[in-house]
Amino acid sequence: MKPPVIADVARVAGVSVPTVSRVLNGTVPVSAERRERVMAAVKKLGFRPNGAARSLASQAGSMIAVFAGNTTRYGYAATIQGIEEAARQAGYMVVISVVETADGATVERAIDHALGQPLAGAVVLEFDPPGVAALAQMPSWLPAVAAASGGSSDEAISHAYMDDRHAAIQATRYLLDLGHRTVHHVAIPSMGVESARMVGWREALRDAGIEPPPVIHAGWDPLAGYDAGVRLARDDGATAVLAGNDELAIGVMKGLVDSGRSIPGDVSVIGFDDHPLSQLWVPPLTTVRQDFVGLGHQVFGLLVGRMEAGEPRPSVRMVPDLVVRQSTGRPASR
Amino acid sequence: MKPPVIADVARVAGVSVPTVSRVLNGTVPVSAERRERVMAAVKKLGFRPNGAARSLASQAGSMIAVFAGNTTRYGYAATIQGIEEAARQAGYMVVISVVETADGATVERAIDHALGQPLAGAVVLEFDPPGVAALAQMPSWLPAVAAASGGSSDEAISHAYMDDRHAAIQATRYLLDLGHRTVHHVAIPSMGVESARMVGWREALRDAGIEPPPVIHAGWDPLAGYDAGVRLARDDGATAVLAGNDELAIGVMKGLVDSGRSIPGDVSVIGFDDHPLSQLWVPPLTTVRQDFVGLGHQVFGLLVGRMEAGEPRPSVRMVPDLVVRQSTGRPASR
DNA sequence: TTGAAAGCGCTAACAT
DNA sequence: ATGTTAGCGCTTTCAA
Repeated sequence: MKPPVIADVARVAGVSVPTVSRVLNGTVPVSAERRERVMAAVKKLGFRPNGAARSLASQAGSMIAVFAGNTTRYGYAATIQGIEEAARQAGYMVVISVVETADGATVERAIDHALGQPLAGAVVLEFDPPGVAALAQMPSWLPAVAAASGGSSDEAISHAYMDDRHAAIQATRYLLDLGHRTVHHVAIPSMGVESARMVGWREALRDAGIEPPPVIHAGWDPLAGYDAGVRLARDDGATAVLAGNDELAIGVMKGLVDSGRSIPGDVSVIGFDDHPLSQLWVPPLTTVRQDFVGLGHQVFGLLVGRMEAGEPRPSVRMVPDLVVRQSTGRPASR
Repeated sequence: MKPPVIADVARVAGVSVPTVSRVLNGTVPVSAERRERVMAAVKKLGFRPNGAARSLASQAGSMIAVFAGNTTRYGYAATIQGIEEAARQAGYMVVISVVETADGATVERAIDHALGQPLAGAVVLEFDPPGVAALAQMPSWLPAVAAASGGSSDEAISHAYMDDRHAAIQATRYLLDLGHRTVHHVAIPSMGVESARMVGWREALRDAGIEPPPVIHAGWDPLAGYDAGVRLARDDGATAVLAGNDELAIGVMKGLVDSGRSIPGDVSVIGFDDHPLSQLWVPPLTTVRQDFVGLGHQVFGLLVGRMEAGEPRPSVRMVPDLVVRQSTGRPASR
């Protein structure tokens, strides 16, 4: 059986179609008596307005598209959760648009597809190259904002961002202050340019008059961190490591431990994100906590502003903080 | 500036509106020459069809709603990823509908909201009480399927499911065969009835003539697992634990270790899911691997069948397998 | 093969 | 406060 339409409700309630619409939307006053009748008819028929028709007639979208390179990794998933929560509360639905690579055709296909829906706006997760590419190709007529880590590639679009550069500086300095001679960096895949985490790490080292050791590039997979840990274990001078994220840090620690190094006895490790499992690790991981859910809320707020005002809002900066646990300590004196 | 509409394309190409539609949809043959003109106009104007209008006119949805109690936990996120991949390939967009509680009003709000969109179908993640409730309230006219763990509450709807009961039996037997006198169970929140994981665990124990010890109920949070681990450490007879999932297992192990027990020396622990970090734990966690992404693919396949045929398809059973790593061993002889 | 005409279900502008 | 009249942008008859 087919879902009832507004005309059915009007007939059952004995009123005109627009009256039903008015009751449903509450924009224009309707007499209490008719409102009752309409409500009763709606309930009786189990009527739900057709979103497509509504969007078409009102020229207003009811959905927010989220463009993301990934949906399952911790930072991504948590940010999307934040966006979804805020959107739901504001009455929008979230459609997920995964952009697998930064390849032009892939990005265009994803955008094309999403724009086919009645969108009110879009938020792009500018955490990786696909995100950057998607942002670059967003049509100008669609209200869009970005959630970023460490700054945005497109200053014309307002964004909420984690100040990862700042956080990396803090973390690196913390390690240096503990007495470590230098700090190694195991990097997450870069966004085309260098990640803010890497930039901050290098800056802190240079400020301290230390020439940064070569970066160890890893993928997103924790196992890549493991390999990095094994490599690091061969270098006696490596007593401190700043990993690009917690998954990598956990892999690094495991690689180090399997190679006979102890943590934090021989090597100190700091991660990024404060993954839910980080505190349960042995030893509990010192990390830079990032409030991704909050980032999601913030970026949605930006989008609402953009949709209503039409004007780009100033960007929002979020400051991650260092959570000191037991994976860091003074270097062994030799 | 506003996006161009189909009439603009028709004007530029010098053809009628329906002709443009025909070229775009490729349903009816159009002369090569006109097709060229239309394509050129589309490209020139950067035209993209309006999905709302399309859905309204064709009476066909272009989106798949995914109802889930959660989006960030491993099993959920991975299943959603699988659904999204399959849906994208088939030309559908995925809208996420988070159902926070099983409370009637919450579920109804979520469904109402989602049904406002031009949906082609829905898949509900029947992993928890909100999922069960959502499934129960789905309107019959919407093609719907379910992804479940251990069986479905609604046999009228086709579902893809992980045979968790079977897997729990395997895991429990494995522990028993190792020589453990009994196996304790730290449970994830139940779906109203008991989880299949719990049922299987109990069944295996009874089959072996062992009266199941009291279940330790934990939440979803790994920290709840920690508390369970601490409690278990006080019981000298507890030498083997089957945890409801890997996050809980990791918490349990940490609680056990912090209470002075060694793993697998004093206590063996098995988890569920094969979380990406499980293999990196110290010791690497023995667990029941679940192919959630595959589950997502399967359940989407079911939905396609349901949308096309209208007939419910037979359900799909997926068999998780036990991955033996180093968190399990023979009990210490005393 | 193509165009003209008629909706899809709803909201908005215009009357009353 | 309410009904009548027009569309929103597209697909789908129906003729030609």
